[in-house]
Order: sequence, then structure tokens, then C-alpha cells
Amino acid sequence: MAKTATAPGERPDNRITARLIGRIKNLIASGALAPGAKLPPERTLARDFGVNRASVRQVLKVLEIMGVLSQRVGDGTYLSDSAETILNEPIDFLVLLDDLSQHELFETRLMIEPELTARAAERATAEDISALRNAILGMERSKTTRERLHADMAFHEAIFRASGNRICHLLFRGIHRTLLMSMGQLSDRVSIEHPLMFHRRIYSAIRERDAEGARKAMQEHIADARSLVGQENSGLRRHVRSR
Amino acid sequence: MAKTATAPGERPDNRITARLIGRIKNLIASGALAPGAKLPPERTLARDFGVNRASVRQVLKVLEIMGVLSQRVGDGTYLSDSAETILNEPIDFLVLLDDLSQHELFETRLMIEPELTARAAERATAEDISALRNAILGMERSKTTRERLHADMAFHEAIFRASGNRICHLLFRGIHRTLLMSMGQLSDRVSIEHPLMFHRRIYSAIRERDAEGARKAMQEHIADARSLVGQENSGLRRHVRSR
DNA sequence: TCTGTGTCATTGGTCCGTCCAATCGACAAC
DNA sequence: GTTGTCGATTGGACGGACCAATGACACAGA
Repeated sequence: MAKTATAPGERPDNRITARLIGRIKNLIASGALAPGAKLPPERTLARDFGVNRASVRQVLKVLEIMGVLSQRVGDGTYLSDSAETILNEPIDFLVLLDDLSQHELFETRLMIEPELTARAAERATAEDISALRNAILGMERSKTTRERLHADMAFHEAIFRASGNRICHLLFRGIHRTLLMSMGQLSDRVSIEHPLMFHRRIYSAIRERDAEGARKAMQEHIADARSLVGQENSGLRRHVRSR
Repeated sequence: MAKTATAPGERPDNRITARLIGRIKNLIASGALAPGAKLPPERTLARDFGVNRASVRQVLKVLEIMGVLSQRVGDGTYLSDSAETILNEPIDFLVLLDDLSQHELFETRLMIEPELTARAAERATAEDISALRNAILGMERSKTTRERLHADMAFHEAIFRASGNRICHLLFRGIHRTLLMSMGQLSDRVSIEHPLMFHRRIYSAIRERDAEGARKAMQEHIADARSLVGQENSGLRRHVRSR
């Protein structure tokens, strides 16, 4: 009866945008498009793909927001050489739509970060350890709440990097970003001494290659942080704001 | 000298798209836009935001690809009521750009899934346990490789759901999706007996509320799977294809 | 020769209007 | 009451236009 432009039973994925994204994926997967490479101009892509430039721009905009590529007027479009920020926006909307709670985020941290910290103790390079030390120094020297939170995040970020697990690294960077955003307002009544003490313990354990000690210290650190900020179990939706 | 349209030192975030996404975030955060709600028509949004419809379409397309909302011609645009697929595309590109290896994905699984399985043993509802049983049945009855992989994934998916941790749930759904995609071709030479045996052990442990047993069984399951498929430590980039 | 400068083609950013196709609701016909 | 039809609405795609930023290049000046 109805002429099915889309195969029956299949998802109506015929949207030009989705197909173009698939083609770009294939280009990367096949090696035709290497990370860091410069893409053809939008007008050329539109002609080659046989679609309108507006459609191409939608696709490129999707990938740009995800951090897959970056565009500069007058210059061109470049594929990112790593997926640094690729989980940031999605995590924001994850918190927004599912209205994730601090409870849930802390549980996730408690489940994974101690393990990551143990890995970090086993694998940390001299550079990683130096980054950890600098983060502690930065926290000690911090004047404003903003500086403190920044240094706090840098410490955990350094641990994720040292763990050598890029997936968890990017995931938890996103989670911390969201979490710190929601803690900004109530951080004044939270002492700086607690986290600093735990950071020092974790740092020592990692430097001493004491995986178990590092794991345990991180576990206590997160549990402590949770007890300090989180009686409230409400969702974080209202805290997420555009940056 | 140069007339700085953008504040000096600030990121050139003037892109209309990024700002509009921020405004939409705020609308959700403030509750003005509830999950499941219907958005105004594109033409109206364009007028209200004071931008062109093409710009609005770029924004909506970004959010649609991420799974934040869905659009239907002749009907309208609806905000998703949950972020089911929000991490799928990002994980695909994460694997592509950073060329993540099976080794890295398995390590991540090994780090987290046993813990999630323990949580599942503590929290699983009757419905969850039923889903687990069905997944095992589906695997036993599977004729084709495709069916088998589907049932396999359904089992793990049920565990993630039972764990009650939505972040890990969505993250690992994405990881499994990518991993299964790359295992499809070599799955013929992988026996079905091994995973099935482990699945039964895990299922029993969860049903018995044996968190430690469940954790250990899942740990052995993943380690076993890793040893079966993964001598090779090469990146998965070439395996990722559009669906 | 080297340096600075200005020109100009390229390229992404945005806007405009148009047409198409799917959907939904109201209304007419049976 | 049911069915069919028509029209308004809405997302999907197209084509063209202009702007602003960029970079490459030729040219003039030191």
C-alpha cells in the first residue's frame, strides 16, 4: 500500500544527517580520515555527498559539539586528534534528563575511583606524580573557592590520567565537572582541610607504589566528601547550567 | 585596535549553536522544559530566539543525534524522557578517535562490571531476575551468531539495569555495543559454552543474593572472554562501522 | 635580502525564501 | 458511527546570498 521509502521494520534512519555521520565514521575507520586531518570544505563535501550544504553543516555541527572536530572560519574543519571532551555534553544532558542525584554520582565514584587510584599507583609516571604534587600545592595556595575547586579537580584528573584508562578518564572528568558545578554554592561551608588531608594521603600512597593504600585512601576520601555535602538526595537538574 | 566582538581572553563561544544549546539546557534545568514535553515548532523557536531557522535546526539536530530529543515530521519535537542512547555515539567516536583497543575496553569492564554485578545481587527485583533468566534462555535457543550476541548483550544489559546505577548502565551498554560489533566476525570460533556457563553461575548468585559470588563469577567471566578473543592488542578503529 | 603591508580568494557563520512529505485534526460522505 | 478527504501544521531538504575571519601571496619599502 503505502510506498515505504524506508525498509519496513527498519528504523527510519534515512535521515540524511544520520547517514552522513555513518559515512564519516567509515572514513575514519578506514583510515581515509586520520585524526588531526583537515576535512574538505563544506561546499565540497556537500557536492561530493550529493546533499545540500545545510545538511552537511548539521552533521559537522553535531560532531563539533561532541568534540569530534573543530571548525575555524577562513581556515577549515579539522578532525580532533583525541576525544578529550567528547563525554562532557552527553553527561550534562544525562544529568538533566534523568535528573541524576548526587547520591548516584557519588556511588559511581565510590565504585570506580578507588580502583582507578590503585591502577594509578601501579602505573603513574614521574610526570603524573609531579602533576599530583602541583595539584596539592595549588589547593594549598588557593585563595578563592573557584581556585580551590579547580585545583581539587586537577588532582583527581591527574589520577585518572595516571590510571592509564582513557575511558574512565574521560567519563570521570565529565562527572567531576558536573559534580563540582553543583557543589560550588555550598562549598563555602565545606572545610578545605578534609580533602587536602586525603589528597596528601593518596599522593603519598601513589608515590610509594602502594596500590592498596591508595585504593583505601581514595575510598575514604569519597565517602568523606559524600558525608560532607550529601544528605540531600535530590536531583541535580537545577544545578546544571550552560557554561 | 582590533574590534573584539568577543570579550578578550574569553573563548570564542559566540557560536549561535553553543549558546542556543546552553539556553535549552537552562530551560530543562529550570523546569520550563520537562522531559517528554513538546517543544515549540522550529519556526517559532527561531523567531523567539531571534535567529534563523537553519541555526535552530542545527541545534535540534545535535540534540537529536545525542538522543536528547526526537523529531517527527508533521508532528513536532519532543524532549526525551530519559537519556537511553545518549552515550552511544560519543563512545563510537571515542573508540574511533583514540583508537581504543579491546585490551582497554576489557580492562574497563573488568574494573567495573564485577562491582556492578555485586550491586545487582543486592538490589535485583523479581523483574530483573526474570530478565536475566530470559536472556539465558534466549542464548540457549539462539540459532545464529547474531541472535547469540543479542542474547549475550541482553544478559549484561539486565545486570546493569539491576545494579540501579544509571550512569554505569548507559556507559556499559555503549561499550558492549562497540565490543560486540568488533567481536561479530571472530565469534564463530568462540564457543558458546563458556559464556553460557558463566552466565548461569552469575544468574544463580544474583538470585541467591550472593553479592560476593556474583562479583567473582563476573570477574572470571570477563577474564575468560578476554582470553578467548583478545591476544591482539590492536585498536578497534577499523571495526567501528555505521549501523 | 628581508620585512611589513595590503590584496584577494577561500571558508565557515548566518540568513532568506522555497518546496516537499509526513502527520494530525476537522469535516463531509456514506 | 465509520470512513475518506482535505487543509493546516511541521520537520526535512534545497538553493542562493552575504558577511567575517583567515591565510596565502604579491608587492612596496627599508
